[in-house]
Amino acid sequence: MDQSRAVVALAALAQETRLAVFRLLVRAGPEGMVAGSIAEHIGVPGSTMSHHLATLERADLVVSQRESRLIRYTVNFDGMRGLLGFLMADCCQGNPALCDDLLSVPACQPALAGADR
Amino acid sequence: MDQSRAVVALAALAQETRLAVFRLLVRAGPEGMVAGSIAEHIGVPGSTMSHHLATLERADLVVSQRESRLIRYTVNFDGMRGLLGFLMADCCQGNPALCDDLLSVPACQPALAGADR
DNA sequence: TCGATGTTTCTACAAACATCGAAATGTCTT
DNA sequence: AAGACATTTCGATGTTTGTAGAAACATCGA
Repeated sequence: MDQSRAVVALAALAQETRLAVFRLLVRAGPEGMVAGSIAEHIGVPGSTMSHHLATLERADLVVSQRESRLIRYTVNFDGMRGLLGFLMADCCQGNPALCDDLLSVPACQPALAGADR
Repeated sequence: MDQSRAVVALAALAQETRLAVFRLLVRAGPEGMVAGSIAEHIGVPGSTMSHHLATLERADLVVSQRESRLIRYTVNFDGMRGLLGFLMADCCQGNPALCDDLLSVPACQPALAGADR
């Protein structure tokens, strides 16, 4: 992961529709979802969704696999880990004691009850 | 953290100069850096840097504090944690067993030896 | 091979954004 | 109060991006 790849990945996520798609696929897990189903779920035309999915794939945040007529998209957790690691590299001058628990992200936990926070 | 706040934060990071600034501040840790020093370090005019720092601050990714003539910027780790948590909420249908170690981000670790990866 | 279904490419345009010089604002020293 | 220093706001310009309809492409079932 280098700086410009990270910018591509962040830009891919920095858009309402694509962020919604990404989070939908995060929730879907390894099974992923097919393109048409994603478009329907989010509520945008197929051409628009195709464009967004291509952007996410170019950013290495999702991967696609053809299943006869359908194309199934799943989150690329490796790509995601690369991005997060890049963002936090050498945190606090490489001294974890200064900030390690600040990043105890509740990965894979249900969202907190109530609001989306 | 809601969807549109997350988009604002991701958009703030999805830009070469701002991403470089953010990572610089991540490395700087709690001490942060003053605006002029950041601009000099990155190599952009003060007016441009001011614009970018304001964007990062609006996104809750950094905080600023005036010190007489200088303005010191530091990473807002709380804001960052909120963003990462939002991205990964309900990962794999809330079943950590499916993906938990996929997100074992080496937070606060030195970047891997060699290239920026 | 034909028609149906699912997805992508093409195209065009409006809206949002990055950049940086100049001027304005805030703060310190004397 | 004046001048120096640090930073922000303003203004103008060129570039990038999101959107979605129409057409093209790929795959399947009959």
